[in-house]
Amino acid sequence: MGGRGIGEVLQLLQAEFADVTISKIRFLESEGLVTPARTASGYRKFSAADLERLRYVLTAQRDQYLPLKVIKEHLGAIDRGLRPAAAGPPVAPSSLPQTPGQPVADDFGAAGTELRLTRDELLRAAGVTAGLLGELEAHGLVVASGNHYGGDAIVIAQVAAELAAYGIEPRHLRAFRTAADREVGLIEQVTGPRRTEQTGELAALTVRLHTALVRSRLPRP
Amino acid sequence: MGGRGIGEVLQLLQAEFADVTISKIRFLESEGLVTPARTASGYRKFSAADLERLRYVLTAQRDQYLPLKVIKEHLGAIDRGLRPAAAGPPVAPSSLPQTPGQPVADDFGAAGTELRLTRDELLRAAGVTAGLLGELEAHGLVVASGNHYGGDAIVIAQVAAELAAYGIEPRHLRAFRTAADREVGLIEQVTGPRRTEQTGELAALTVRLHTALVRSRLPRP
DNA sequence: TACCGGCCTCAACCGCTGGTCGAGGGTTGA
DNA sequence: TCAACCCTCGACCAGCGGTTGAGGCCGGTA
Repeated sequence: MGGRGIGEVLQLLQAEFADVTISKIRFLESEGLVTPARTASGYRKFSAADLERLRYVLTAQRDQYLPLKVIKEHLGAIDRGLRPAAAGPPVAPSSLPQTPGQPVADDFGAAGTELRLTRDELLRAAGVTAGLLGELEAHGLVVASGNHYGGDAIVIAQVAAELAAYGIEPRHLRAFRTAADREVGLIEQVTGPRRTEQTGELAALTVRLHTALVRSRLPRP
Repeated sequence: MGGRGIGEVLQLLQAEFADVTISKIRFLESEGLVTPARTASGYRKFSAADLERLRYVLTAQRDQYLPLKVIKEHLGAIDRGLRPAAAGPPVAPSSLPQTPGQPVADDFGAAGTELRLTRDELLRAAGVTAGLLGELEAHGLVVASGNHYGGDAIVIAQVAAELAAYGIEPRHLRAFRTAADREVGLIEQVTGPRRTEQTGELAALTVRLHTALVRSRLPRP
């Protein structure tokens, strides 16, 4: 019951993961992905839970190509009880474009400094007419904060322009606005009105859900 | 309709992907991920399809952390009319619950053979309990057609499980279902009830709109 | 005509990730 | 006491995903 030595752990894992080595296990510890106990003399002792954790890490690396940083966040989330501990290995996400994949904070997070565009800059960047933008604002799809617009406004305007080519006009898009509002409302019920670590994670999840639902309801090919 | 220059493409993409640069786009070409046409004098000309491809690449990178090598394989699979398989290069060991194949596709367009899962397969693939699935069905989020489920059901179930960890339960998700239904309804008003070329294009657009709207309404970081 | 911004190629360079390797030394148990 | 095992620490490394800059060609315009 004292746990296993690192050599023994290596044996166990090598059956499943060909490229694991002792130095790699030590490296993973140094990166904070496992924290085995130590004997009085400093030897690592791995519990069954530590082994599970290692398996999780190696699986996520091999099958999903996740960077260690991200795997570490996932493990952290599990530790904080955000996910049933019984849950198996991480699962491959859908590979849709436009779909945020893993529940990781900075999917929807502040990757860089947020754009701040004037109205003219927005019009030029999105390549739309002032008329279209006016309509979008009238229906609450694009909102200026102060006298500037964020980067998402570009995407919204571009997409609206493309949809207009199909005969779908801004007024048909009001439902999207309310759906988005409700979605954000739900997220804020959990995280509170300030932005937290979880905000981005949750947004990624709900958007993924939305996408999958739309797909599933589309006429079958 | 001659396609866009690289500078214009940059503008379009930067709205969505903050860290794209000209040199990155050229790099992606050098790696064989896009192959824009060229003018007589050697200038790159990007078609709409090239743009879609770039979006796919950038999304996969940002949201799923996939290495370019893998993204390239996926694109290749799409080109050959297949759906990209999500699992990695070498061998899948027996320890993992085997996902029958991923519910993935390039965009909403490509017709391939749709997954057909039995209830048990779905439960194993998504790693959720029968109880959760039952709830999801009760609220209309997952629907069996006949006695099988589509690949999207896996994603829906997985996401629902993650949301449950935040205290968000299936009954809180009904609004997502109606929003998705409305969205599909709108699409079908344009394309008719049968699936056409446009169906996928429109779905990609509306989902993009939805995502941008949610992003824009989230509390600022 | 000259100019200037946009685009081209190619090669060199770079920072980060994810480790490996080896020296030098303690621990364990037969 | 010896072999096998384990420890730390610092140096090193390869590959990925680009960036940078030199040198030069387009193409609109004044």
